[in-house]
Amino acid sequence: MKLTEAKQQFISSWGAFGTQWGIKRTMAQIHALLMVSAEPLTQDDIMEQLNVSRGNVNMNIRDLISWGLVDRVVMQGERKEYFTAEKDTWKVATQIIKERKKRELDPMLKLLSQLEIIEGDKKDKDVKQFIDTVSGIRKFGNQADKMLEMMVKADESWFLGGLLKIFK
Amino acid sequence: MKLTEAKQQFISSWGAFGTQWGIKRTMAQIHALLMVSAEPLTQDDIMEQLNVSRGNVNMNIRDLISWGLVDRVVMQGERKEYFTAEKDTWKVATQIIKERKKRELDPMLKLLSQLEIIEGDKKDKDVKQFIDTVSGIRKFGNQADKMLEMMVKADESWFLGGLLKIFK
DNA sequence: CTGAATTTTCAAAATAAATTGAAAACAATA
DNA sequence: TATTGTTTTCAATTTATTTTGAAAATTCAG
Repeated sequence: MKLTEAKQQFISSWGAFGTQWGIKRTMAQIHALLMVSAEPLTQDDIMEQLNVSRGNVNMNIRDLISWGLVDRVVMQGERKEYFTAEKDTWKVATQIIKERKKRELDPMLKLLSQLEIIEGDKKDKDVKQFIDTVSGIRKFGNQADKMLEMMVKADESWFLGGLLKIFK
Repeated sequence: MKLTEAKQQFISSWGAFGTQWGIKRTMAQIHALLMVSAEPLTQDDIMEQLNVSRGNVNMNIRDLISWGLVDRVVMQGERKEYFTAEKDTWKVATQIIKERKKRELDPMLKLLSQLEIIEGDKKDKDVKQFIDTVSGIRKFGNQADKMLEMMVKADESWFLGGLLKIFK
């Protein structure tokens, strides 16, 4: 397979993969493009390579920056802004975990702990089922939260090498 | 807070949470409703409680069954079908992991390993960056795959109790 | 300050995704 | 087998999301 074709397929698949996880297709594609690009790109480069509008690129780039996955790069003597993506997969993954945890998991756990405090007879089977379900999810979520917290603080070699020992 | 209100809020939040992860709002809401319901429900019960159409309920119930999260229940002497959800959070979580792994992660890893085999000078910086990125993601993905594989085989007490020791 | 290059914004348009509802298929009963 | 209750299907519709593109704002050089 030729590089151009492989790039194309990678970008397109990464976009499709992203949508399955609630990430906008174009955002995922821009991210993919920057990850496989050796040099930083301008908005125009991205527009051209992905065939999307200027506004679209601009907004999604800003999102990617807010996710901590893309950085602005100043090229000496150049007027235009350049953009580059973090290439280290471990850093990318932990960054995504960190952000989704902050934006989604933490608020959800906060809500669940509030929902557990409900009026009514704890002997009533509907009340009991509600509390059991919600507290079960909350406990699991809290444990997952702790695990992810430690994961983002750990380093890659732990993940690649040490993890297997856990399961013996 | 009253049970009815809490249920309402749980279902609505679970639906919103789901959409952020690429799950249809109604599917997530049906799942939420069944998880907090002590008794199995019929399609009509669900239609009424969530204010959605028969077709919608039917399709999403089938999806939930295919995800292994909901079961048909035969109520003796009843003509209608009843549905119930797995209530054990650990089982729910591992089931979702198992399915998403099978449907999304595994095919992605398969694709990535194919994309690594590209023609061209490995000294070329674009070729090198492409291979490095793709193989970095693939290696990480494979490790995550292994970890999840073991997780779904482990049991809940391991997760709740034993996991912390890992990080010492 | 002026003007050209560049970035940002956002209402409108296009696209994609989810939902409806009625007809068809199916299942159980008599 | 005919009737009735129930489930399933899917084309049409509605709703939600994403994208566009042109105008406004910003930035920089002279």
